[in-house]
Amino acid sequence: MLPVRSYAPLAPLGRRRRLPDLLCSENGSNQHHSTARLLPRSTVYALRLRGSRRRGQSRKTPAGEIVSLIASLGVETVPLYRYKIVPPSGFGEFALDVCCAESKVGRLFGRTANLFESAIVRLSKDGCFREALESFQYMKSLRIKPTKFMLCSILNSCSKAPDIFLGLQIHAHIVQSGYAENVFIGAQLLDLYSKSGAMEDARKVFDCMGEHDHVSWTSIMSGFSQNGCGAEAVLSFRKMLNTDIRPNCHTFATIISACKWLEAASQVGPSLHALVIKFGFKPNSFVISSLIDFYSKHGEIDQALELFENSFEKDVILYNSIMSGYSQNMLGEEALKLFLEMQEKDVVPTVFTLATLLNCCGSLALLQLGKQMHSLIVKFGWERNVAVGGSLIDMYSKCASIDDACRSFDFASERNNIMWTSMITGYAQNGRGLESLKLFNKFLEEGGKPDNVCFTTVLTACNHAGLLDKANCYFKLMTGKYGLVPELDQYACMIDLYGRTGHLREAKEAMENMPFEPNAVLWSSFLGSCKTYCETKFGREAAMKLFKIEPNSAAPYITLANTLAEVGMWNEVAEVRRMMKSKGVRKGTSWSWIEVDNMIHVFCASDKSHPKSPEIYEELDKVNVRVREGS
DNA sequence: CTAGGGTTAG
Repeated sequence: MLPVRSYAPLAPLGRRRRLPDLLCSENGSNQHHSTARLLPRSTVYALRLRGSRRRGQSRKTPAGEIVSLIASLGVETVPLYRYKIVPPSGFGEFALDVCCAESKVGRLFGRTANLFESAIVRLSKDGCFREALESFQYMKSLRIKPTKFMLCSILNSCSKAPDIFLGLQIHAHIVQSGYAENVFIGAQLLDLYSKSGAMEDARKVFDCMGEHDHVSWTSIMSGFSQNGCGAEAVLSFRKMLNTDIRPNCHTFATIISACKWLEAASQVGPSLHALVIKFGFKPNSFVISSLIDFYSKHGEIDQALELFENSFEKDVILYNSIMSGYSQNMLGEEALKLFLEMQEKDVVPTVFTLATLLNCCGSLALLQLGKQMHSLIVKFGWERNVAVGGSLIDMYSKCASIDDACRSFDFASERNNIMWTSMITGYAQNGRGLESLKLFNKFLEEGGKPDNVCFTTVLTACNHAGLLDKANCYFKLMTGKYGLVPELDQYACMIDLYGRTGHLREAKEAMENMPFEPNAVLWSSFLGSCKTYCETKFGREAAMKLFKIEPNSAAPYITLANTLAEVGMWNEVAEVRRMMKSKGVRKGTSWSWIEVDNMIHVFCASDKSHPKSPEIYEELDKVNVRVREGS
């Protein structure tokens, strides 16, 4: 069975160039037209074959059509005579057809493999990974031995399709045919394993490679980075610096983006930035963009902006990263302004641009603008893209337009983890906890593999609906069947839920037994639950922790005082008040307002530059005016 | 005689 049945539309063939005699010079006698000699006889034969069987009525080989076809292939067909056709983009299927035709004629020489190679390389370069893999399988069924270039390209398709099983088979084949030490193939294998999360195997491949070049170093670092192993990535980078191999732009882009996983990121990032400058090469937009990304993730949006402003050529990658930086730092409006600037400067947006903009629309709850972006996406023909689909769902559910989110979800032809998670989150955020859980179960039924973020959402949904038993089940499912290591977020969710449902002892135990140090948010939520259930003993402990973690916050004092007041322990309440006063903790660290003589005075207590705030405090102490927490 | 790695969404 031929893997490709129908032709991609072969038009436009452009203006038909008349080259009739080219095809006739099979003996190579026509010296005037060099192209003619470059066409292999078998290929011409294949083309003829193709022409003749195309339509029943036109038996007489539409030579003109074939000629224009060849002509439309352009200059790149020149090396055809060496069987080195890398046809122009979009001609993968056509090239494959030539191969199939040739193999049908019975010319199963070694060079047929070369023809297949070019077809497969083209298909994989054009992003037709599945087609490339099918062609490879077909070629194998003809018992044609793959070339090493083809293996390289097919491994690339394996990691992008993705088809890990075929990848494993090919790896076996590679070991058999002794290509295992080839650096190109090694880099692809590394990529395959690290993209499928098998870092141990990737590491083995790396260790087994005969020699390493800068690409294999970069690949292993990128693998570590993609799998969240920032420390290993940095370690590899240091090892690399000890060799003769010098890092280049790719290396820096990778290692800078690996920084986000590190505890000590805020120190490593700037020193890598310094190293980029020290190495003295002109950083390209990928390097700058990963730096922008780094700085904006650490809240240093000014640094990021400076990098952006100082860049000579602002391409779409730089725009994307600074816009995403703005969006992460709650500066959505700035991002939207930049989009206008982009359009003025004729910078063509990509799917990432639109995904980022949708994110801004979502966090600013700008439904109308979001819808405009949606129409733009339709116009560009990107509505089926998974990244855009995920952002659409997110935008609509943040704008409380859950039906639209649903529509986007249903419309998607392919759904990845993020789309499912977005939709599940969407339901949960819009108060539809049960539907959220229903969808999650459907996700599991369809064989989805939820990750930590997904489970956090599910547990949050359980939390809002007060479903402790369900949450327990899901938590077990997460650690058991799906083998995930719970993060602080998931523990926090469970502990919060235990607290809310009055299981304070379990909450306390969970906090003590989890492998993380409970943070202020966790203690505050626990303290809140203690207040609800009038649990003074635990409440006091929680408050004591909070006094240490957040010495300037008045909230724990007040909650503790309220808890004690609830059960009538007035002496203890007074003690808390005294403690608060002696430590100089003041109520209202955020915006507050007071009423004096029917006038409302608004001030920010923590804002020392505000001239009025100390005076207002003095005033407050004198007249004992009621203070209300502002927002 | 060709080939490989880098920015992004929950």
